Amino acid sequence: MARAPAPGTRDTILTAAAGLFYEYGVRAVGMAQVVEVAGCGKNLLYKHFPSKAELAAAYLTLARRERERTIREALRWADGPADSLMALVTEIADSVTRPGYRGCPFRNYLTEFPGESDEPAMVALTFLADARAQLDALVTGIGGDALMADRIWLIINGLHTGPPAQAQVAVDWIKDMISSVRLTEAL
Amino acid sequence: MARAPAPGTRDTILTAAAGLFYEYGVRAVGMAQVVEVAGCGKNLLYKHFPSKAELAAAYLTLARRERERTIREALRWADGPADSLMALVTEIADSVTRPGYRGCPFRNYLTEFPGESDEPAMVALTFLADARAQLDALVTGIGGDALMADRIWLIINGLHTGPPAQAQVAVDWIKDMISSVRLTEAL
DNA sequence: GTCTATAGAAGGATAGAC
DNA sequence: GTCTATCCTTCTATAGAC
Repeated sequence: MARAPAPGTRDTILTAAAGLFYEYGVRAVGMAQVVEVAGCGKNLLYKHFPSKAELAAAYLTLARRERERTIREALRWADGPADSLMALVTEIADSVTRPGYRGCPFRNYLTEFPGESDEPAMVALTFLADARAQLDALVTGIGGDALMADRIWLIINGLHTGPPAQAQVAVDWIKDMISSVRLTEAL
Repeated sequence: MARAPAPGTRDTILTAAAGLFYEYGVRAVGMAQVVEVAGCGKNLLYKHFPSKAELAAAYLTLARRERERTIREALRWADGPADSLMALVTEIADSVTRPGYRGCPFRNYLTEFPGESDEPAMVALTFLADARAQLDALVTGIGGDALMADRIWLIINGLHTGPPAQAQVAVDWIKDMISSVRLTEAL
C-alpha cells in the first residue's frame, strides 16, 4: 500500500516559508531553506507549490488573511465608524510595535521586486488598494472628506516605515483628527 | 612606458551600478550586469570595488551626496527656519513625483537586507538618523516641539512609501502646521 | 617591452526546479 | 538526490597604449 499523504503538510510548509520570507526577505530565502525548516522533502514542496513565485503568493495571501482576521477582531467591539477607524489605526500601531515586526509584508515584497507584475505582486497591490478603500469608507462614514483620507493614509504609510516609537504619536494624531470632525459636525 | 590608467573609470562604474541598483534593487542586479552597463572588464570593477558590498556602500554614499546637494540648493533661497523647513519638504515631495522615482534608496536597501549591519546598511542608517536630526533642528528653529517633529517625520516616511499623488497633500499639510506654530507664537 | 584594459572561462557556492 | 543556471569572485589570455 502507498503511504497516506500527511494532512496539513501544505500548512506546515507555508508557515515555515512565511516566517522565513517575512524575517529575511523573499529574495534572501532559498527553497532549500524552506524545506529544511518545514522538515519535508523538496519534492513535497514542489508538489504543493510548483514555483517560488507561487509560494510567495501563498505567503502574501496568508499574511492578508491573518491581517484581515486581526482587523476584524479589532473592529468587533467598535460601534460606529469613528470607533472603527480608531480601532483600525490602533491595531496597525500595535502591530508595528510588536517584537518581531519587520515592516509591512506587502510593501516589502514590492520593494524587493520593483516593477514586477507576477502573482505575488498582484496580491500585494490588491491588498494595498483594498486597505485604502476600506480606509476611505470609514473616513466617509464619519463625515470626513478625501483630504482626511489622504492624510490618514499618509500617516499609515509612515507608520509602516518608520521607528515603532512613533506609533503612539500616529494614534493620538488620528484621534485628534476624528474628534475635530465630530466637533465640526456638531455645529 | 606603461599605459595610462583611464581617468574617471571609478565614476563610470559607480554611475552604472547606482542606476541599476536603484531601478532593480541591489539583490536583483549582478556584478556581470554592472560590468556590462559600465562597459568595462570585471578586473577593473573589482579593482575599484573589492566586493559587491563595497559597491553597494559606494552607491548609497553617492545617493547621499546627491541628496544633500539637492537639499542644499533647495535651502539656498530660503531665509529663516520656517522657509527652510518648507523648502525641505517641498524638495522631498518633488523628488517622489519625479518620473524615475522608485522609493528611498536607503529605506529600500534596509528592506532588501533586513537586520544587516554591513557597510551599506550603516550608510543607510546613518543617513536616516542624520536626516531626522536635520528635521529636528529645523522644527526647533521655528519653535516647534518634539511632537511636531515626530509628526512631520511620519509624513515624510509616508511620502517615501505611498503613491506620488499624495505629495501635494503632504506639502500643504506641513505648511499648515508651520503656519499654526507661527500663529501660536504671535499670541 | 611593460603595463593596463577587456573578454571570458573557471572555481565554488547556491539558486530554483524536477 | 540531481540537474541546470546563476551568483560572486578570481584567474587566464589577449589586445592596446605608452
